[in-house]
Amino acid sequence: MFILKKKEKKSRARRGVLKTPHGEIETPVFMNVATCGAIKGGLSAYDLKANDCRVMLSNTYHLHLRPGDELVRDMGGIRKFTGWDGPVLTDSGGFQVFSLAKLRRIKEEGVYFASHIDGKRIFMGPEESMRIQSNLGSTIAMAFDECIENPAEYNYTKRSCERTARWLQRCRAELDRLKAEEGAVNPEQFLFGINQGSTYADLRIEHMKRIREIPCEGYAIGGLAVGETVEEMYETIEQVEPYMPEDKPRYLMGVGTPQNIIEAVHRGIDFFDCVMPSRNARHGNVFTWNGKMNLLNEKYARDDRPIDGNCTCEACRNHSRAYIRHLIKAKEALGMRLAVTHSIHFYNEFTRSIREAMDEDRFESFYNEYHDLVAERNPD
RNA sequence: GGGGGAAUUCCCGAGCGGCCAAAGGGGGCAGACUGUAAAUCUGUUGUCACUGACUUCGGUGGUUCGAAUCCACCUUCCCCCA
Repeated sequence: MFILKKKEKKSRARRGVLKTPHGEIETPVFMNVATCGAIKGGLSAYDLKANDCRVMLSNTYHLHLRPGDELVRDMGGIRKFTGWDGPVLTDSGGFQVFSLAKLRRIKEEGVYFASHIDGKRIFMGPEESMRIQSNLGSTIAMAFDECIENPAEYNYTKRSCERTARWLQRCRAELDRLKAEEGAVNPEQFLFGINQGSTYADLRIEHMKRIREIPCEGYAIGGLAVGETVEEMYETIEQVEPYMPEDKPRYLMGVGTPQNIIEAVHRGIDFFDCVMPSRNARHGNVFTWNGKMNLLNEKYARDDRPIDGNCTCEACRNHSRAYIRHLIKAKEALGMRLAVTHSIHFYNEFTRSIREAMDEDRFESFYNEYHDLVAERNPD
C-alpha cells in the first residue's frame, strides 16, 4: 500500500511511503543493486544496513542460472539466503533481453536465451519470470518486459509495446496464481508493471494507459538511459508521468547519476536503482556531493584526506584517498570494497537528503543548490 | 685458465640490412561506465617547432646508399669445462 505523504507545489516531486510485508519504503528511494545476491565489490547485507540501504535489488535471470531459484526457495527465499531482512525488488530478466541481445531470440511466448555462463539454452517468458521471482520471494516482482535499445524503430517499438502489455497481463495472472499456492515464499508479493515505448510520446502514453488498467502495486518506466540523450530521457519522463497513477509508486528503472535522480524526482519519480555507484567505484570512480572523483588519478597518490571530509561512511571515517587509491591499483579487494561502500553510502544519503528536504519544505531550494554544486564540479 | 651465450625504449620481451620510434605483455597516465555477461572496456605511453624533423636498441670504431640488425675491439652479465 502506497501513501502519498506530500506533493511538491513547484514541481511534480512527491514524498511517499510504500508499506510492504518486509518493511516500509520511504520515497523517493534509491535501491542498491545486488544482481547476484550481493553488491559487487564485497558488501554484505550487514554493510547495506550500515550504509542506510532501504531496498536491495536482485536479478531473476542471474539467480535463476546460478544458484537456481528453487535452491533459493529451499533456502528460505532471497532475504533469508542473503541475510538482508529488508525489502527486496527483483528485476524480471527484461533488462537481459536488452543486454544479452546477441544471445537471445524474442517470440510472443517469451525469450529464448543462451546462458552467458555455459551457453545452455533457456527459455523465459512472463510465467517463468513470475515463477522464479515467486521462488525468490522478493517483496516486489517486476513484470517481464522487453527493454529495447535507443534509438528504436517506431513500428518495432509499437509491436514490442503491445507484446509487453500482453506479457504484463500474463504476469499478473501467473503471480496471483503463485501467491495463492501452498508454501509461497511471499504470499503478499507485489508486482510492478513496466512502461515502454522508446522516446515516442504517443507510444509511451498509449502503453501507459494500457498497463495502468492492469492492477499493479506500482508502475515503472523502463527503456530509458539505453542510448538516448539525457534531454530525451527527461522529456520522455515528462510526457508519460501525467498518465501514471498518482496513488502508486513510480520507478525509473536503471537510472542513474545523482543529477539524473534529482531531475527525475523533480518530474515525479519515486524509485530508482543504478549500477553506477558500485560499478564506477570498482573502477576507482566515486561519487561525492561535489561531483565525481577518479581516485586512480595521480594527484591523489599522496592525498591524505578522506574521499569526502563530511562523509560518515567506513571508508571516509578511517582511510585516506592515497590508501584507497593504492589498494585499488594493487587490486586488493579492500580497495574496491571501500570505494563501493563510499558511493553506496553517498547515494543512500543523497536520496535521504531529498526526502528530508521535502519533509522540511525546502526541496526546491535543495534542488537548485544541488544544481549549483554539480555545476562547479570541483571534488577537491 | 678454456669454451659458449646474452645486452632493445620504465620493466619483460619480439625484431636479425631498408616497410623500425621499433610487435606483444606488464607497469604508468587519462577516459568511459545508467533495471551489472563489467575487478571491465577504450585511448595514450622517446623528444619537439608533431601529415614533418630529431635523438634512441651496452660502449667505441668500422662495412654499406642505408645498421637495433653485419664486422672488430671493449664493458657487463649468464652458462659449461677445469
